Amino acid sequence: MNSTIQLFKALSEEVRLRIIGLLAGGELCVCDLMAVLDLPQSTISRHLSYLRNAGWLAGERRGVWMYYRLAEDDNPLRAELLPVLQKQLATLAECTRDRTRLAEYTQTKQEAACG
Amino acid sequence: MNSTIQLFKALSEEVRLRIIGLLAGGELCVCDLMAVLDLPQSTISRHLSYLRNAGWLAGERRGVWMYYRLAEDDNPLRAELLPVLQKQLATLAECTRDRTRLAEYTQTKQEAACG
DNA sequence: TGCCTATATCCGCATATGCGGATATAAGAT
DNA sequence: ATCTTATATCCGCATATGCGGATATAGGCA
Repeated sequence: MNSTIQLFKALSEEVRLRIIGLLAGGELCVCDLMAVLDLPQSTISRHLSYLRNAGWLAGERRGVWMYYRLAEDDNPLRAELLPVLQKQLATLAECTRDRTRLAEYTQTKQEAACG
Repeated sequence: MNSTIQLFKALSEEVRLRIIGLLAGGELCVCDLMAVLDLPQSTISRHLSYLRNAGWLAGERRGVWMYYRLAEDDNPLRAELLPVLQKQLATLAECTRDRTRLAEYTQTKQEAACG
């Protein structure tokens, strides 16, 4: 019961939904998320930690850079929720805006950033 | 965005999940829920109110009795979430126990109660 | 109208959760 | 070892959320 609650609780917050919406397009680095979401590093990290602990994300360190992606389908509930969720997020204005910003950011990304 | 959050937030609590699990089997009265869940009336009513406001339930008064059922499929996200949710709730021990209790309660229901 | 029953809502309390700046930790270079 | 950069975690604060008893509201009957 509790893991079910945690899965839904993770989805009960705007920043976390926007993070999932962005990662639905593929793996990203914390610095990417910071730039696109325009939020402080600590806020981003807190939410990433929450999503990872709830089972939604997997993280991987490459040097000083930390990448996150949607977790593998090892949880039946999450596997079924994800397509439903992605479909919904695709309709939300905030997520649409985020994707546009990500595309722009990727084009103009500074040499100093990851990648 | 906010209605999406509210839909998920409604599912982020045990009593509310258990209520949905019970109502998945068909309409019930508040007194039924009180008996099966073994919780005070105010607790039940609070959660029913929350679920109704989030769009999950519809209520109907018949005399002094208040019946609740799962809301009609007028929300695309909820319509897609519901089968996923029901499938998951069917696997949870707490919900299985609730259904057994409901069956027993229905058999032994007092004349004084609704119905 | 008064009384009774069912139930929604209020209220005080305790705990949970979100924020962001500060700091700890990890990685890499010199 | 020291310094720099990236990021996880801590911490104090403000707000949200859950609890259940008390009370307000709704419905029915005499």
